[in-house]
Amino acid sequence: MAEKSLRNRIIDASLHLFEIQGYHGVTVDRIIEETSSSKGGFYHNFKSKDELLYFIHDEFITYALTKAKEAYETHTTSTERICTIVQFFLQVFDLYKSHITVFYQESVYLKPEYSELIKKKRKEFKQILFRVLQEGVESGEFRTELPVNITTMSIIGMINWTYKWYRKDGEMSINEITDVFTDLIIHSIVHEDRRENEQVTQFFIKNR
Amino acid sequence: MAEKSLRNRIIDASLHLFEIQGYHGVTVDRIIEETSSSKGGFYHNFKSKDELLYFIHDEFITYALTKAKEAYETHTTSTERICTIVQFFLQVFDLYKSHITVFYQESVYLKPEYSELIKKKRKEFKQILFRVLQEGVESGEFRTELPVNITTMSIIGMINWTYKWYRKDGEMSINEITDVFTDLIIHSIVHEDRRENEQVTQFFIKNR
DNA sequence: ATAATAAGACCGACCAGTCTGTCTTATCCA
DNA sequence: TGGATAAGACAGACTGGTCGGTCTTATTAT
Repeated sequence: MAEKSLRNRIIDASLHLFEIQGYHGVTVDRIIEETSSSKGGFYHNFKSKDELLYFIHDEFITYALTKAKEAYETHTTSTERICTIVQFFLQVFDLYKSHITVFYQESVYLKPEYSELIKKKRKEFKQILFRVLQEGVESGEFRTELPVNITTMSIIGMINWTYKWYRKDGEMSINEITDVFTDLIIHSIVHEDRRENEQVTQFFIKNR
Repeated sequence: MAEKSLRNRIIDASLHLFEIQGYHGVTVDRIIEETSSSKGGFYHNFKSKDELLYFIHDEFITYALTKAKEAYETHTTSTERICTIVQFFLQVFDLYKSHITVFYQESVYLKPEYSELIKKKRKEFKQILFRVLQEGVESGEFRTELPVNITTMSIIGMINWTYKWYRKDGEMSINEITDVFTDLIIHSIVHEDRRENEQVTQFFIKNR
């Protein structure tokens, strides 16, 4: 097996350290120590510590955005789409928890140039979710009395907050969490008479 | 009107600055400049910058905890209790948004001694919410198929996340948000046949 | 008088980023 | 084939600035 490049080792170590101690709680020297490398090695691979932070942000949001688009395109009903996005996003916690934590905790420290780039992609992501809900309301799948913007944010909130408490080795598996969250969301937004539990459940089991 | 003490002016300014730029993005000199005071004044009122951060954390969590206990004690059904807590917590955003932002963004930078103290109160708070849901399930008000721990976190998540997007001068008022969130939560956890919409709505209007 | 604050010089630690140099690998030419 | 050269990847000492915190002196209000 090919050894990991220093660049990747730096990213992995930073992710881990930033997650626990925060961007400003971790010095470049600490990262170097962790990767058994040197200042030279670090600055050979990254223009600055800020650029490293940006890279981590971008890697995650780019991935999330791609997956959300994919989920939108490969499904037809709003219920399926929302379920797929929720499902995907929670599954990602097992792979990208550090990225996500850094993303939501440290983005204030992004330099303005970087910040702009990230903001754009974030907005795009939110738009997709918003659109799914909007279309669901219009098609009659979802309860019409719900203001779409607030509902969107409530869903984003409950999912995103997971990074604050989820532990890979905790008592709740990501699959359990996914099932419960999906159930809660379905109950809160889908019309009662449109809620075909069997079907939704089936949909999930076969997609896991 | 009595002038604000320097201590309070420092807290207000820090809150505002920390919220926008993060704890490490704000220097003590910047706080002094903002409050038209001095190093002497600052260190007369606070042992250190860390202590100031702790104070902000404590002020908020103490308030939240008190209110949650109060909500628990002054109501009898789980539905009323959960609604009151949700309602209260969202209303607090108008008053304590900066506290909340600092609380959720900067707690990693608390010194260990301080961190322990805060953690205790946070845990207590979570326990109250957990207990309300647990009792609601036991009494048959809430859907029994829901695992209480995950549901608790989903509610905490959708509420807490609000600090990321809510703007006092935005298009959605905190009252609208409260109504929608309550509606979503009621639909997601309360048994369909137990859901007396009229009653819940009434309960809200009279309490606002 | 005493406490609260202002003013601001100064210290020392810390830390991002630089600079010079070394070692390895790839390329090219005779 | 082998010697010369260039390029990339890293090592590590060093620098320059920043920032939290101290200290001293002066001022104001109760």
